[in-house]
Amino acid sequence: MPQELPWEKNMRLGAVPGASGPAGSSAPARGLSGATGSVATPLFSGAPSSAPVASSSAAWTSSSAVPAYEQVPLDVYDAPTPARPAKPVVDIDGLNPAQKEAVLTTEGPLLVLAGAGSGKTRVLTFRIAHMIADLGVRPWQMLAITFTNKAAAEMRERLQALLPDGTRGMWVCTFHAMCVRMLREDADLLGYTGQFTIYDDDDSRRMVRDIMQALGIEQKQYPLNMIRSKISTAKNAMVGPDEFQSRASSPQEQKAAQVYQELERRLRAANAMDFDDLLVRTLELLRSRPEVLEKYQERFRYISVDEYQDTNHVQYEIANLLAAKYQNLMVVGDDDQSIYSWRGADISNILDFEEDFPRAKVVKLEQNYRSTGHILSAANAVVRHNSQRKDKRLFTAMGDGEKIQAYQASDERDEGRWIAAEIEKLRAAGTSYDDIAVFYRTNAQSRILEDMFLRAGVPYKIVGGTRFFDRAEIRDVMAYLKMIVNPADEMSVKRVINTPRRGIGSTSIAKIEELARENRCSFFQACEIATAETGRFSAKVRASLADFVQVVRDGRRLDGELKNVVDAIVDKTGLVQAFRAEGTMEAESRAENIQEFLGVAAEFEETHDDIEGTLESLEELRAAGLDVEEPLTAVEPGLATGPTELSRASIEAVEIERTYGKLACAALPALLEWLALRSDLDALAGESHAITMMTVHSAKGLEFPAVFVAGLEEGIFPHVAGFSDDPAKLEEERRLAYVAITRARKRLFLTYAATRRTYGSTQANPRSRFVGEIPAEDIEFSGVGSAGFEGTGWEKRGDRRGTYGSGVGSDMYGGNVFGSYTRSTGGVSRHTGISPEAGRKPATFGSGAPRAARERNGSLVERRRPDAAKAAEAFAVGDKVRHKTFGAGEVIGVAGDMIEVTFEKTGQTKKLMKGFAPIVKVE
DNA sequence: CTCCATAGCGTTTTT
DNA sequence: CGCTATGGAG
Repeated sequence: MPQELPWEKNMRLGAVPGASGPAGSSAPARGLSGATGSVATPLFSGAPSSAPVASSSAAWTSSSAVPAYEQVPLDVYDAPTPARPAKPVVDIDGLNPAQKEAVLTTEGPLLVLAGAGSGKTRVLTFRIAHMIADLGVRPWQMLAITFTNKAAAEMRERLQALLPDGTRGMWVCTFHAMCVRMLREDADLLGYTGQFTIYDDDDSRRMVRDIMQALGIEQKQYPLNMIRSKISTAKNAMVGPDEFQSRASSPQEQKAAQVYQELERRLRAANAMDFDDLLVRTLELLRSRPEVLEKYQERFRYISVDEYQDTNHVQYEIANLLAAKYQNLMVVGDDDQSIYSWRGADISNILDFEEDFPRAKVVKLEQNYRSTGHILSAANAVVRHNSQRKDKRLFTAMGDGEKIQAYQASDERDEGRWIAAEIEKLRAAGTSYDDIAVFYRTNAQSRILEDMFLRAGVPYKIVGGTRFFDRAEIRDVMAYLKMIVNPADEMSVKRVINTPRRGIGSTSIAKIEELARENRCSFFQACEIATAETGRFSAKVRASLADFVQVVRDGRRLDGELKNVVDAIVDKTGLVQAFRAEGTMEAESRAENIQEFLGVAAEFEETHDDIEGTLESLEELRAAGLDVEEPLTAVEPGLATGPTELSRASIEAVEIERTYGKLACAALPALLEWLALRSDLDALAGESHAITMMTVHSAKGLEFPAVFVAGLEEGIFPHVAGFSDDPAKLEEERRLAYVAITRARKRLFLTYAATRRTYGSTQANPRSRFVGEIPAEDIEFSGVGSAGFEGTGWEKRGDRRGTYGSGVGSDMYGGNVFGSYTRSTGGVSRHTGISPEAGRKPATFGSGAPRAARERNGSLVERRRPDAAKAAEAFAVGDKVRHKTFGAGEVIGVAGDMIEVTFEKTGQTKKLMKGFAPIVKVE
């Protein structure tokens, strides 16, 4: 059963002799910065930073041989230098032996296998802080890669707290942010310009759709997503369009290859990269340009990668390349938390690590500091059902704590109500809303929960899901901005050429495309040419196009405060005017959203020095007055080596600047980049006095004192798409469950519903197998199925719910017994399969099934209706209201018991029920 | 070219 | 069920 476990095997490898990197490698050997209160004088200038030093770890414990100048505190800012304590700045006494070992292993390859809640972020930050504060490594030699922007921000924050003397020059970012930064600098070597546009998923989808249309490929026969995923797979395997074409075996692959070819061509022509490209091109850059690779290898002597189990092959290659020279690569991961294989993440990266770095030291962190006993035991038990994993057991020194509460709801609304009630109980017992989270498998589930919380008056915030920046009007504004920054960006131009309506329809667009082909120019330039083409275009169209083109000409010239620039551009586009003219509520709210976007721009300008802004080049650091020493190996600045190919994109870029002038507002591209790489996860604010709702995926890396996991039903979690075909996917679902469980510190609640409405029809899903995998001593059951097990249960439930069976056998069924009625037959279809797989087909009821007259938890609703009296008052359009969660808002529509309200803070529109929503009229 | 209706679709997770 | 893409009428 236990297979070869590299995890174990590597423990022996720690002491393999060998210094770090090639001979003559020069890890900077600055000793303890023990000097106190000395005045910093920049003595580094020009001096080689370090004499070559054998980099066995012993070298780091001795500071005696360190030249005096090395001990000067490094004060990158002009503020008075605080006195440094003589002992290590970073206090590692509070760490356990394994953590200490990881922190103190600063040289050479290091693999940290960090179980959930084992303090890995602490180890990561302490290790970096230790190196900088105690060992004299310069911040700009440090590269720390994380999986999300949020994790990067958090890490940066923690480091700043640990290192008051400054962390400037350190790159703490996601893979994607790092790649963008590198590509911006040297894009010309790849045939792009530094101003390249980033196509998000939607842009790229639309482009593929356009291409398929142009090539006459039927979406019915070749689904868009299938084509896209084939292309993505090829890209990530570094297989170019031509190679892919020659390898294509199936007709699907043939078509995909055609699309791939054209996609590549268009992306290049548009000077645009999609998310895959960001990684793939960076790897291409590093591979094809030794001087670029060397530049970064020399700079980033110490690299760490968090969430290593979630890196895909290209990311893995990039990390390995960057670390190849000095071999100071630390990777942190946990195979049990690998939940992104669908995105190309490859657990085998962890396995391969030792092959690439045979000297790798391996440290295991197995003590969990997060969860209490029952929770940890449950997590261990569940994940042990996976066969493809390295065996390990997390332990905790905390007590058993509370048992896990499992609740079977009658339906998804009951589930939401129950969770809301439990939240209020926790709250009454002193738990803050901020300490409570509700997780679900799919975003679609959030809706009902939201609805129920709204009624119960539980304040919540949702992380992820549909985002402000995904709104059509916001994307329109962004497309205008993108177009101004990069007029070659075909998708953006096409998106807004007729938004607002300018009378330029598909016929005109086809004609412009034709013009572009004839003149071998970009679509945008063809628009310009068209304004003079009296023969082909009507006067009206020509005038419209002239206006349109003028947006770019004027837009590029604008400078000043970013908000004002964006405002002026928006004004030129006529978007807001068009909405206002429409006069409908919806249009009004869209106009307001645009207004809010201006606020985002303003905020960005004030605070944008968070992530991307901190990725400075050595030149920039030097220019800022930092004493960045010259690299030992001469790397010509500006990449003198190698010919610079003049690609079509660069030619076009030169052309654009000549025609439309230089882009005046430098903050504009910065804003766009920030928007392209940000996710709503990043917006997860601190205290807001609200519970947090998110998908399990989003929850990775977070922890909460109290956690609810909703929808633990077969088909939902594990999701249907996850286990029908192959067991590996089921295992990933199980890891996902493991992640969910291990987010909880003290309280864990699992819920599942006997029936659930999905897409109009009701289905009865058996309880998730994952619940059954939790040892009985760790969990307590309640709810519909808990009273009479073994048969009587569902009869009662059937009764209570009217005619229809719940689809749940007994609570002890463990997935083995499953009975249900279906409406169409009216009969019973009873499955008594022995294997968990048998009889797992959910029964689908007709959507017309009569609803139970009385809802089970009706009393709850009654109790939680303090606002009922006020709510009875009539609402009218235009009323100002205040909502317990959403704050101030305005009624924009009334229909029966429902009112529609837009909220100022979020800009979102919600449909609320008069009698239930915790909402009052303000005036 | 724009608007409207209807059919048809997809609904896992995210940088 | 809710959204969007598509097709036909004005």
